[in-house]
Amino acid sequence: MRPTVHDIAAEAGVSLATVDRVLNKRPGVRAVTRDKVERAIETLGYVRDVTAANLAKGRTYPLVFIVPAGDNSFMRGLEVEVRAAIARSAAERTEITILSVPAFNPQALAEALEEAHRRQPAGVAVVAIDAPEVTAAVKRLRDDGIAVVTLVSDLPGSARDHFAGIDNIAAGRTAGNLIGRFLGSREGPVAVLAGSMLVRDHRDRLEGFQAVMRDHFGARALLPVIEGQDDAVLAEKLVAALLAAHPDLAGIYSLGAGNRGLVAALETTGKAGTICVVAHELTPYSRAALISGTIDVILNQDAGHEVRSAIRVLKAKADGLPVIAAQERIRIDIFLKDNLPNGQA
Amino acid sequence: MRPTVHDIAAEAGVSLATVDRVLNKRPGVRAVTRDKVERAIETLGYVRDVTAANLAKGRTYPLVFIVPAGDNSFMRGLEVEVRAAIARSAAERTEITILSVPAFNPQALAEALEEAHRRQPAGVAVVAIDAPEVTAAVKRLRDDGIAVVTLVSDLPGSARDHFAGIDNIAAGRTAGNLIGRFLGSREGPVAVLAGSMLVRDHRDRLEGFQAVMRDHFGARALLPVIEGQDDAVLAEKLVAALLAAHPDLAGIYSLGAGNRGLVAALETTGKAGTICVVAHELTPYSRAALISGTIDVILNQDAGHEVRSAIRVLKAKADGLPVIAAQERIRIDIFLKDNLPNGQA
DNA sequence: GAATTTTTGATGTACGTAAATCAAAAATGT
DNA sequence: ACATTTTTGATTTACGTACATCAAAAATTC
Repeated sequence: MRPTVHDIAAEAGVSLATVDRVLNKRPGVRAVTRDKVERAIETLGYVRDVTAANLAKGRTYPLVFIVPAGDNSFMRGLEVEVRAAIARSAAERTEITILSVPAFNPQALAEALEEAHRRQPAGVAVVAIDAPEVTAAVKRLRDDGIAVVTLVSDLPGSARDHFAGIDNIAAGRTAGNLIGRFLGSREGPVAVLAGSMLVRDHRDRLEGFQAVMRDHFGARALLPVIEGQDDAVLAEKLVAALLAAHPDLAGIYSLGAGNRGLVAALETTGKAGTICVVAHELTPYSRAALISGTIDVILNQDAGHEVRSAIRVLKAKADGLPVIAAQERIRIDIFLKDNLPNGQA
Repeated sequence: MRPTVHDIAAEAGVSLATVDRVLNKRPGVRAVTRDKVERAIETLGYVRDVTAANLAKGRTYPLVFIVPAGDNSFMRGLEVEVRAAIARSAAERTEITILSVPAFNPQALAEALEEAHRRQPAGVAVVAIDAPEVTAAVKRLRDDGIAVVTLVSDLPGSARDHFAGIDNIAAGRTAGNLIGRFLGSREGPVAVLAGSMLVRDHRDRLEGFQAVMRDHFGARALLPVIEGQDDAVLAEKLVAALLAAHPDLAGIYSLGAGNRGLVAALETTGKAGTICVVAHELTPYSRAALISGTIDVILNQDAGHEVRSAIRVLKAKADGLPVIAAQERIRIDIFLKDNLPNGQA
């Protein structure tokens, strides 16, 4: 049977109240006595029963999640995961509010951060946009003792406590390596379809991709980046124009969320399957395109992992506890047709 | 504030005792009354506080993990993860025992299962070997009401409740797809280095690999499978012989755990970097080889995920609760040099 | 409608910890 | 040695649920 506070009190020869004072760092204990208790804790191997402690404390963690609106499948999936976390909030002692903001709009995001601030939560998770007004709003939150975690897209150089997302430079490098090797000696240039250079994750992916292409596949031409604003209609138009202008196009790296338009353009022009396509985020659309062969590889970040990690980190930061970085790392999933999980998503 | 049993009692107009009878399916409640209570639960959105319930029950879950001994890095990593779970056992109400057995020895494994049986745990997790005496031992456990989960390597056709591991056929297919595409039009045969055909995971990987090579890369010759018994010395000897016999070898799929020997053979013969190598399991050795370019791709299963999943499933089965299959799926990680996590492992 | 059975209520204890109060004891200063 | 401050003990209540007991009320049987 694992030891309880009572056992420690007995072992140390002190009262329950003193053990409590030591455990909860309350004042009024002499150093000698504190030592006795700590030795008892050590020898008995006592570990506080966190669940009982939480029950007794009745502590809860009010959190705010700020997520971009719009029909971006990945972001909708992210929101589903936040709602799943809300469903678990009883067990996790969280009280989660979701704020929805227009995509790629720094001002609206800064205002949402202010709104979050007014609610005085223990922590805020935000899909960031790399802009000064956002950085400033984050700083105000932190100055007020509110923990801030960036989600999916980071805000480096800001006061945020943590970033819950993938290493996007590594993701871009991986995409470059795969496209380069899949194409092998095949001729033809490679294009990049992005969402917006306003968000850090897209910029980072591009940087990693370009670095690998330059360093390891220098012979292959890289076309100028296309920005599709993560909008299906716009992306389709741009990709169609691209295919017309470059009949010898060998590969496309889609680093944003415009996959529906990309796939539509490839399929209507009859180019599907002839061009090596690496895209991001596993959604019902991209999954179908991977199976049909229109997309060759999907790089994915697990939104559920990100949300759960963000919550763990926010709780820890709110309590002033350290975060085990290695445990909170979000991995880059690589899906080929052959290792696609047959479940949902 | 979330509702408690008291709130339900008030809402339903019954006593606390009656609510308790309904919640815990105790007898002595009229159908009408039960309905009243259930409606109150529904309208108030009550969810039982599992932590408080566990505290009150004082329930614990004695579990046994059976893991192969030897210097197999992956298995040692797995054991580390089990020990990490033991460190968490206070919070998770588990009492975990580890049994170590000689690798690839069905008889020893069957005996270990008997030993586990004698301890009368709530559940057993076992790295299985596909042999009749093992299947029989698993059946005896299940007949005695003890939950059984296979870990890493499955035992299909047995009475085990669940398999906590990756889809090894998919892993083999993925390896085949990657090798096939990476080699492109390059000439030369491909070899397979396995550990032992006694374990199901190796057989499945081979099956998936061969299927893809046959169906999509039919022109490429596949050499007969080499069995290295997951032993570094033996594997090195066999691979060195292979390289001597086939100077035009283009690729190697290492589906077992003999990577140390494989890498040593490639590096001493000066072939490192010239042959496309896909291997399994991220270990300090395979990681170094991936970085140096001796290995091109590592397929990995996260031992930590597998252990945690096995524990969740065993607890659920012990309580007769259903398991959400989608949530317990273990993914196949694909690591290139570019998306290698820079942490441990 | 009385006797019996079934259902419900009231109450208390327990799980392991947190937190508070008040009294008692020990240490400290002068 | 005294007053004063600090430290410690003893005790209680609470968190939300589980579980047991006994009495009271209601439903059922004949």
